[in-house]
Amino acid sequence: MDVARRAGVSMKTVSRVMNNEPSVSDTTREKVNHAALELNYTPNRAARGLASSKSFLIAMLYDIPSPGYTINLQKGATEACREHGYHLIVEPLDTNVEDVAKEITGLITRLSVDGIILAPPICDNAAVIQLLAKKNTPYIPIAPSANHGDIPYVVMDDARAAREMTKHLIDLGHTEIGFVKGHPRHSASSLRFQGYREAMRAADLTINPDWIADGEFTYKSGVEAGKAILNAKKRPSAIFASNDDSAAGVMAAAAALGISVPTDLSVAGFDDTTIASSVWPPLTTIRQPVVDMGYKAAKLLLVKDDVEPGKNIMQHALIERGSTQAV
Amino acid sequence: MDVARRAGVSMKTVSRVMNNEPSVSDTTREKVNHAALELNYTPNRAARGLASSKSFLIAMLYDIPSPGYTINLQKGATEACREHGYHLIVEPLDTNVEDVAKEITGLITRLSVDGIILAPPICDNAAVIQLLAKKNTPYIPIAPSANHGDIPYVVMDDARAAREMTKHLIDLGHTEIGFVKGHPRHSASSLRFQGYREAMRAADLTINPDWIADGEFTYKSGVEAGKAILNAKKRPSAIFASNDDSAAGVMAAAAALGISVPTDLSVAGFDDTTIASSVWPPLTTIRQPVVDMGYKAAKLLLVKDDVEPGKNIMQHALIERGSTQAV
DNA sequence: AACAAAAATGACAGCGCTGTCAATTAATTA
DNA sequence: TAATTAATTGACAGCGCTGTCATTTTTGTT
Repeated sequence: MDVARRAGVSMKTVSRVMNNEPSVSDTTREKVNHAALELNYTPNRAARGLASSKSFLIAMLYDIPSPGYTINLQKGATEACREHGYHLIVEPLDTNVEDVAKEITGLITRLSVDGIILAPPICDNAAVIQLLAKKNTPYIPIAPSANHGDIPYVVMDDARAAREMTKHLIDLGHTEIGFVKGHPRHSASSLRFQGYREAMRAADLTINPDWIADGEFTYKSGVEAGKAILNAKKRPSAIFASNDDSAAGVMAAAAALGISVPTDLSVAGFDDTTIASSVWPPLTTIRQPVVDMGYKAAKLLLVKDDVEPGKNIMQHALIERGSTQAV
Repeated sequence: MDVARRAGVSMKTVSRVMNNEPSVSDTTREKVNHAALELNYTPNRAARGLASSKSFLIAMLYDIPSPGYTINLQKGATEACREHGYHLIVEPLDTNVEDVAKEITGLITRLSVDGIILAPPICDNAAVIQLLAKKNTPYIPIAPSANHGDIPYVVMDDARAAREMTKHLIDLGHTEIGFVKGHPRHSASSLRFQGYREAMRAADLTINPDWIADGEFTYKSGVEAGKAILNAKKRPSAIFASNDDSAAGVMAAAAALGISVPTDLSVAGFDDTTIASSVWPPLTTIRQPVVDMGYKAAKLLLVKDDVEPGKNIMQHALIERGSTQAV
């Protein structure tokens, strides 16, 4: 053990310094750190793991639906891992397979990590929840709809974000604002619609039923909803869609009707997915705090002090781009 | 060691069976596997790693530009890892930071894995290549432009894919085909344009210069290119754009000009990114074999037999959707 | 049947660190 | 000043497996 010899202390003291244990004098701590730097010493993860029964790994389990979301979760989670000498393992799962429980059982059973982050929508999968309940590994679900008992979880406030976007349009001078709903079976849909209605009510603005259209979080449903709203007897000056794909569809419908965005119509989306900055003009939207959510989820696994059960709400951002303007 | 006792063999024989070593009789192998199954035995990764100086981990280093691409690389890589009892660690890097070499040096130096997959465009970053040249860890770059010496790499054939898409449009009866170029500083751009020209030449079709427009792989540049081409004296019956974003922009330009897709104009893209199936009608496009590339890269690291230097070409697919039709 | 070669199995040291407890040193209290 | 308590350091067994080499068993050849 070169570092111990170089610093003139025992191997155990080197271990204490490397693990930031308190019971080391400042003098000794400096000697060890200096020796470690000189020798480019990095503790051996396998040895640490074998001796301490820790893997120094956190796993992220995710399904495929939204690559941008998942990548940003990874970004936040790896950031937290780096602060603690941990690494993030990824495990893509396919819940569209017929025998999903069988596929997942082996994988989760063999998974030997110190914690698990469950991305949506995997976090609502009954088979996964059941397997994890039997496994002695702490996990953190992200934006779950399902009930996870006392387990802490990470989420954003959809209703509040929708309120803020609607208020933003109102502050731009819009009083006639349409809304494209989300997929009827996703919990975020009703929250976002609720936020829109609350903001309209708070501003004493009436909602024209001709300007509320059903949607399914898809571009195609956005095109249809946009056409329905823009072909009503009277047109709104702004449309707020429940996500970016359907907002892009509304923009396409407007273009097809010779309506200029944002000159004749302001369009706002939700999520800040890739399409929000791909289309032209780029979408004003709500950015989900995905990186923060990934970071927080990992932190909840890595820092065991002061962890309270229940929701950890991450702060979204309103991203103003070229698809909205004042009237 | 319960498994050894249960099977009536030594611990070393259990190890041989678990590692699929050849020098075990079939009878003994069965006894051990049976005992392992009964006891739900999983070898301890830390112990294996400490004793064998392997980590049973592969790292994927990636930058952020294309989430869908990265997620699909991960899917393929984790598939290969699972076949070999390995796990995939992810390490997002930010090469837009000023002192990128400094940020990366510590991370790569401390990275203790059995192999590294380098996603584009990180695989062309000089600082990263330099650091890895000094590190005794095998790595596989994916779709590199930079020269990596004798190191095997994984790639697709852009020119051939573009030839096939152009031929597909020709087989649909299109003889007047426009083309939107890619970003002038990306190596794929010239290859895709080359493929288009080769297919046109092979079919003895002339290329109208009014139907070749510059692009930058963006939706916005696609809108502009689409307008330029569709406002020419004579219109083509199909436009092939160098990627899906610019193809979506061409579609928006067509809609604004009252041109119906695919009835009046067929539009084809390249990449099969998320936007290809988000827009309406969904894009006919070339699907990059990204999952296969991730799988192959990991396999090249995990299976040491028969690895030849040089390129491993993965087979793309032509994905026919609603944006093209016969004339 | 005897011998040689190949295949299969087992013994054991040790990989690099941590948990546990003992020993030593320093600080506090009476 | 002596006794007690707290802080610091070190000794050491052992975590669960693999590499190396010795031993045993099986197979092939003469």
